Amino acid sequence: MNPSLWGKGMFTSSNICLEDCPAEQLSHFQPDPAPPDVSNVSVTLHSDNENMKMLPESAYYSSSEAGSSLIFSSKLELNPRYSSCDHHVWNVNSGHQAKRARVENIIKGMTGSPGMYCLKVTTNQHEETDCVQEKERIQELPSHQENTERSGSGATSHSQTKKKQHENQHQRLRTRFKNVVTEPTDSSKEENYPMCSGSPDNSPRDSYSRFESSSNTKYQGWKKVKLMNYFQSRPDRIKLMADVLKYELSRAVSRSVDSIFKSMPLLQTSPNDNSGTVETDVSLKSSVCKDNKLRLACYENAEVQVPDVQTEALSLVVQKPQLESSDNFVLQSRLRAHHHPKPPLDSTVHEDQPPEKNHNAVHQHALRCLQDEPSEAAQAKLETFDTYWNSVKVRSKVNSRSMKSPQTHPVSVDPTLLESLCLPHVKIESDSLVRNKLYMLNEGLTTNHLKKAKLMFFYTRYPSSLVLKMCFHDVQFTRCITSQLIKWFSNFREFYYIQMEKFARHALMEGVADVRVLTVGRQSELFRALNMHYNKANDFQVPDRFLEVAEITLREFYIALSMGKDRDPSWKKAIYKVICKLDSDVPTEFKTHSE
DNA sequence: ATGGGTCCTG
DNA sequence: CAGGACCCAT
Repeated sequence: MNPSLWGKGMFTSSNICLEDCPAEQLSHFQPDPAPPDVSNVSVTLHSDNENMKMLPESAYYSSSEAGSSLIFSSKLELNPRYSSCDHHVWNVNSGHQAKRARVENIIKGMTGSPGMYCLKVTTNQHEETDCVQEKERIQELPSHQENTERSGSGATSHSQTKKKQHENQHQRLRTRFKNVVTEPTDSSKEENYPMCSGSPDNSPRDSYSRFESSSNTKYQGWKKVKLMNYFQSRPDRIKLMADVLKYELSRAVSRSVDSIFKSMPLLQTSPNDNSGTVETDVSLKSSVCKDNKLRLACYENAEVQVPDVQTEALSLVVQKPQLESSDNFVLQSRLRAHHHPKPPLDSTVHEDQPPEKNHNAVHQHALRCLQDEPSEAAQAKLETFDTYWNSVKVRSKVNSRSMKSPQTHPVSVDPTLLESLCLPHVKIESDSLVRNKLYMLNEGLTTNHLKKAKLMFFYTRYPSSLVLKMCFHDVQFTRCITSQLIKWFSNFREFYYIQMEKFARHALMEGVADVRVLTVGRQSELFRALNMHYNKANDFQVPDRFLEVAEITLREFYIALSMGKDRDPSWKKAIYKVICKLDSDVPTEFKTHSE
């Protein structure tokens, strides 16, 4: 991890570019070596030091306009460890995903078909115990039901009764489940069991469909009429049972899968694999690993587990990497793009650590990176860092779009939770509801994709479809997705050009006579407006090239307006034509994470 | 016809 | 930011 390298690359790029620019010239406004007095220009007058150097307009229109970004990109590539980092994360999460997928698959298979309860539970019992228990249940349940019904008026007693009843059921089912686990299946006895007996086909679906049909036409084809009747008249009881079973089964399966993972020494790779650099990565990613049992998967070889563990359920989480890559991207962009590294902004990244601990760690990291700076500057940056960190702790803003998933789960999603779910380090123990939400997010573009798109805008205003596909490789590109992304950038441009026009008009009104006065620095109002829009959290170091392009755009607008071109309804098109040529290459880590 | 773009509106 | 109307190039 070497954010300082990144940061230095960022901050030197613009000068290099501009100094190397050939002396082409802007058609109408020749540069003047001595900038005029601009003290009364309030629009875009730079007050920052970074852009004090007056630049020849020719630079903006030169063929080396991508120079800055090229340098920028090359700096990025100097640090290939990031990609392997991503790989680590993905491997880790792949392992977890695989595990979870398996559990998920199993649970889903059961929850999806209520008939399964019948088979899984009742067919796997020994006849004796089951018959006894079955009788007990038949005798027991109605009384509970009566209690429930009678106490319906009192909310407290009602809930208590229900709770007790639930506990009883729970206990019973727990016992039964133990039997399921400990005793081998004896299908020869299943015909004696009420729920499934008489069924010529033991497949869950068929059993269930029969069960269903019997709900409509009572006693049809079923031998244990009374029992069925009992269940038919009490669908909520069945539901309760189903829920309890669901819960128990999922817990048991999760536990057993976990124990398998825990007890497999082969999954742990030799610590020798951790050379210095890798170790840095691992330690840095330690927050990824929820605990020791997961930490073992943090090592490189963890990837080999993925295909071996379980593949059949992977389709459920096949889009998981997209979330991770997006989120990793956000995180890394922050880490890399900062001259003075800011903390991993997503508090959820380190949800498994105490905030203070993270704070300290990041703080120290910041200190290390700042150590070669003048202490005053370092102090100032640390202060801003602290301020920033405090703001980060309470930040949880999620666009509504990501919640508009057209999926079947009409659950309301807490934005904070949602954001945490977007991150790779989702608690393994999260319940199925949470997991469902997670899967929902994979259906389309998420808020993180939007964030990423906005950051991309700093490099490219007119991304091609190919670039979009490369940068959003984690999204399944449908026509809809593509057009949505295109629409996003269209909207970005719209805002961008509106701002440009606004500030250009303002400058004109202010009586700015010379286009060279119009500059876009990091402290300028215009940049602040743009930055607020595309980089609201201000956690991304906007490339200098963007400032240059913004300046060119502003000047183009100013020139056009000053020439009265806006009388032509399509006067902006000429500007668009100029600006679209100023796109830079998107840095590599915006694209695929694969090495 | 399709894709990609702007403009306008909510 | 999305939807729709409209334009334009392929």
